[in-house]
Amino acid sequence: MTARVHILDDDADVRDALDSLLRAEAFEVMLHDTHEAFLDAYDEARNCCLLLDVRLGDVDGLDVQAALPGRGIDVPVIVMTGHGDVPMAVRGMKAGAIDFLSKPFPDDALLGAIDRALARDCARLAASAERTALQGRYALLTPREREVAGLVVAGLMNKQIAGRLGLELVTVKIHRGQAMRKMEAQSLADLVRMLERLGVRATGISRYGAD
Amino acid sequence: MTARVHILDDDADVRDALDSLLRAEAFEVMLHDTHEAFLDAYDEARNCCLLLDVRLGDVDGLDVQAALPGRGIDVPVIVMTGHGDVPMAVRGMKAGAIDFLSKPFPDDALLGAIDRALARDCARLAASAERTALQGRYALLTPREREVAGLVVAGLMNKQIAGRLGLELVTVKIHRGQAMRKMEAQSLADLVRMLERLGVRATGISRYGAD
DNA sequence: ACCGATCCTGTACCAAGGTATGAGGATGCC
DNA sequence: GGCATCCTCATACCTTGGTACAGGATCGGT
Repeated sequence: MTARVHILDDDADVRDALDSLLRAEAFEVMLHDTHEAFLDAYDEARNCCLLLDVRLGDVDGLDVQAALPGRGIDVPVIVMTGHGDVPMAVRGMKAGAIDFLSKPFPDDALLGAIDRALARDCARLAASAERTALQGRYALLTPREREVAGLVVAGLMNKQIAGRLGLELVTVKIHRGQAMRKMEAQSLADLVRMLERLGVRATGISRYGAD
Repeated sequence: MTARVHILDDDADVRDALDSLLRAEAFEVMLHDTHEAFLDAYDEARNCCLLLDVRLGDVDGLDVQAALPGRGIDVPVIVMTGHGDVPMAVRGMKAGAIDFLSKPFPDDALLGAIDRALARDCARLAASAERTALQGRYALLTPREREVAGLVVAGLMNKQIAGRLGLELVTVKIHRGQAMRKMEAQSLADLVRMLERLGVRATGISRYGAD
């Protein structure tokens, strides 16, 4: 699957020019003239980036950029502008833009920025895929199993877990074993890393160690 | 201990003006007119940030900024400039600057940037302190203990470790116990997180799991 | 030559983890 | 009602982990 480049610009001539350039580079290009069009077309499952013009009719492209995180969209943005100034560039870069290009810019500058943008998005995809797989397995755990797993990862011994939850030792062992199987953890160390990555924290456990 | 603000500017008038402003805000201020002076004064143990002018006599302030990581210095930089343009701002921000201010700028803009810079440096200090403590304890381990600990964290059972290292089971247990004591790990989960944070990876172990 | 650190091993014992079998109660869904 | 899931427990057995005690070997520094 080829990487995709979204172009959001209100000038049709600019869109067409970029379209030609990027198609020649074997990118899949999607052209948009409004931010709504981009939002509709955006697919978080695809390796992509956004080429964003600051001026979109009455809308400020940097406002569009700033609104992306609020919508849960983490696409790498490359900002373009015809009449940019320093504060504008700083704002765009602070908001996490990969680059801020003033028109006219050489093709190489754009292509280099796109490469970096797609590389970052590729990292996002990899992290997201792994996290999704973990969450899928974690979802299979029953509430009790999650509870026990959390305490295990917090460093408590089965006996302590049993005491804290008011259970018999065997019961804890069973839940623990189930959790290991469902999470497909080959070892306790595995489980620790998995729950770490999922951000699971047992309730009422201080920093590090047991009690 | 009050936070420290380094000012690196070749214009004495600018330095004095900033000095007055920041002292009034209860910052500890250090003035420098060359990058060597700053490098000498920089103390990574202190909560600080750098206010950097782009023009330093014959030296480019952005070159100075770019050279900091190579020297292992991770100080938050706020770039100032009298005659900045967009490419300059983009370069500074890409290099990780907290902000890029064009003179003249309002005091509030600077103070806000300094707040953000010091907050980031504070996070660096906290992370560094924890990491240093861990490294100190890890340094107490003998080579063999490190080896065993790495395999333990990789998820291998003592028996497997013994086989792989050509040792008896007891020996592995002893090294393991020593490692736990020296690292002050209250549980295996602890040890996993500690070595994770230290970036310790056992040699020849694939992704996750044992073998 | 002596000391200390490191590394390795044997034996023995106890604590903890893990599994299997069997079973009872509670809940919720079709 | 029948069924599945979840939670719980009892008993029994085996594996693994952890430690204490005792000893031997090597190596580098004093």
